[in-house]
Amino acid sequence: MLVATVSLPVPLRRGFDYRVAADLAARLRRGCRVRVPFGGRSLVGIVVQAPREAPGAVAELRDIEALLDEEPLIPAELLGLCEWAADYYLHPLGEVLGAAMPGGLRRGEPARVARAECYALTAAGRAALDTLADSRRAQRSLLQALVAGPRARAALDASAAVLRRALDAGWIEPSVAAPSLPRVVAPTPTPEQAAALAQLATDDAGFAVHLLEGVTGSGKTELYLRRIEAALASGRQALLLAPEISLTPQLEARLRERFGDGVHRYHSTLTDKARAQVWLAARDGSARVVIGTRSAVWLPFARLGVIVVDEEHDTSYKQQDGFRYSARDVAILRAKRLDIPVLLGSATPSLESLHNARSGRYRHITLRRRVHAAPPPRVRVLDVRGLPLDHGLSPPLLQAIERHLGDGGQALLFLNRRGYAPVLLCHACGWRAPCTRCDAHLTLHRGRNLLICHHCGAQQPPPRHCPSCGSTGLLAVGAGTERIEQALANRFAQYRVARFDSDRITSHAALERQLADIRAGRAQILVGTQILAKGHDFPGLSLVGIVSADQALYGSDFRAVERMGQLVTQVAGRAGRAGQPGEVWLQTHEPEHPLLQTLARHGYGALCEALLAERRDTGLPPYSHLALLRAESREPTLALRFLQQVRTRVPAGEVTVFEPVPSIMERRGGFARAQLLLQSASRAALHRALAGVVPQIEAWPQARRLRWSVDVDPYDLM
DNA sequence: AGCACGCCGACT
DNA sequence: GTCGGCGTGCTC
Repeated sequence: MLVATVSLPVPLRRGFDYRVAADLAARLRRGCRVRVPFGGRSLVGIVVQAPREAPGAVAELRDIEALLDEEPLIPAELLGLCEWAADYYLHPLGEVLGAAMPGGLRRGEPARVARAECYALTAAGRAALDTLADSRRAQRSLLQALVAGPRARAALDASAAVLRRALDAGWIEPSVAAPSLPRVVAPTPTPEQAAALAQLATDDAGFAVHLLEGVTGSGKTELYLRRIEAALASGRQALLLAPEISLTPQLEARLRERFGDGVHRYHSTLTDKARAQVWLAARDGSARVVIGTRSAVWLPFARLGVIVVDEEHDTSYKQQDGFRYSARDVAILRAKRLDIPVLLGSATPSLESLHNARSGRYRHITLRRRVHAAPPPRVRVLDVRGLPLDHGLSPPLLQAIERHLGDGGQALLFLNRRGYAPVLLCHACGWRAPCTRCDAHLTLHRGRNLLICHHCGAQQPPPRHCPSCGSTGLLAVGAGTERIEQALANRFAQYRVARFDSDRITSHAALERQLADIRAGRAQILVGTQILAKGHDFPGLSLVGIVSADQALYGSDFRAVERMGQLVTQVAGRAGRAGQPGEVWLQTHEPEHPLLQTLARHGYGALCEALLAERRDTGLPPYSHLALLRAESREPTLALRFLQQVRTRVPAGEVTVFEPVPSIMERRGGFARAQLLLQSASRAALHRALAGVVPQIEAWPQARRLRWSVDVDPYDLM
């Protein structure tokens, strides 16, 4: 009898064997999708072991219902990568494969490549461009995009409805060929770029990791493009990973002007159908360049020739729930398996990457010069102890803002906290509005007039009286972006304030509108969160204020200072215009803190030196490897007790197994959470320990009474 | 994760 | 007398 092994989208770390009819056996290859009966339902799985003669008694097996692909949908290379990742992250292969496929294909829809649609401008369309009202922005930009010639549907940034309307109006028509020729000639590299290119080219053949460290504006993107160009020239494809492409349209625009319509984007806000088309285009080789977020690292490229990871330090590369992989790390491993180069780019590389560069595992290339030669900003630590704070802003900072605005500059205030105030406090009795499901306070949002929990999303209208003592003296304590925005709007009434946070920026269009206001000088003050640290250029910006640098300094997370250094440096990199150095002010209650001083006086590189020394002394990554076993349950103490039992089963050896502890915020979303930390200088030993204990836990009946998960190389220990 | 099977409370 | 609560057990 013939038997094939199938991987299924269930949280079980093993494959399932099915009986195969003789006539099906030859067509059933590794990587094909099949429909199989499983328990009481029917599931789509991937064949991981082709049919073979079963050795012993196999009476209990069920039959495969249907073969869904004549050609394996998952190419051998991708399947191998998924198997590696399932093993490395101790995650069920079926769920890893699920992460590697867009929804439709995962559910068993046929892998049909839609006819590559192209559109061309008609004479009527050309005429319409002159007469069309400005308000019809979507139509205008569609027609504008076609002026130079026909374009592929995928390259047009137009919704189905917009396209339909233009077709109906007779402005555009389906066309046969789309040009995929570069529209822009590559600029001549600066001497520094040329030197970097020479360095990159020396080991053009085969696997190598290059860490490209360069401040904002130093021309990293041009090096990415050259590297991609080289891959395309040898008939290969290129993958560019970026943290959030909806927030950084410039990068995609640069790719497109250089590589034309062979550029595709892949990210989670595309529809399943659109994702499937890009996925299949990567697979058949017609997508020459893909720019994508985290999940794009799993695309089934036919001939991948290079991977670029932009902003390699960015935390969004690490998936924070379910299958907790790092797209940067998977990219490096994939490149190694394919024997192709990887380029990691950042103005503020992670300590891991710097460490690897230093130890010789990565080649380190540094770009020091800004192409448009604005000198680096000057950073000052502002001691706010004892100063009267106006909604979190000190008089010296307010004066600096006034000065810069008066000189025609723009000011940016950075604060990593949304909302109006993080705490609503009763001045009479000390009651503070709590979240009922988390160990946290509710954040007051004035705009929506709601108290919102930033950890579980719970919301409620703010009370008028204190629920505890009835007093009406409720105070908003602390400052978020809404409050800073309002304080600045009141104080500088003659200027306009633009707020950038996820409450205000809910769409690409909203972001573009506000960015346009800033660039055109219609708004002069920017207030916002992380969003402002991500690659936007503000040519008129002369002052950056970090509202508080303190949180990271007494944070309990070992990466907090590294992250602050990256954030401050990234935000600071936005300052400086027309040859004038920008100014960066850091408000703090701990002005003497050595790490803060190091950052302010000597910059990010020096901060990393200090942090690396600290990590070495404490044996933290990158000088050791970590894994976290997390557990959560509704019953308050169950998770912790469970992990205590797990601990006794971790095989001893070169691995330190800490006492399980309640998570920093123990109660979240109604669950009590706990974690067990494993640490080892040896990656192999850590993996052996996990591989020893995880299957045991899975087979454990009591493990079914709570939620548990493994996090290899955890990003934070929360 | 589903989805079954399996024993105890308020309803047509 | 039944519908259904979700505990626990299994899925080739």
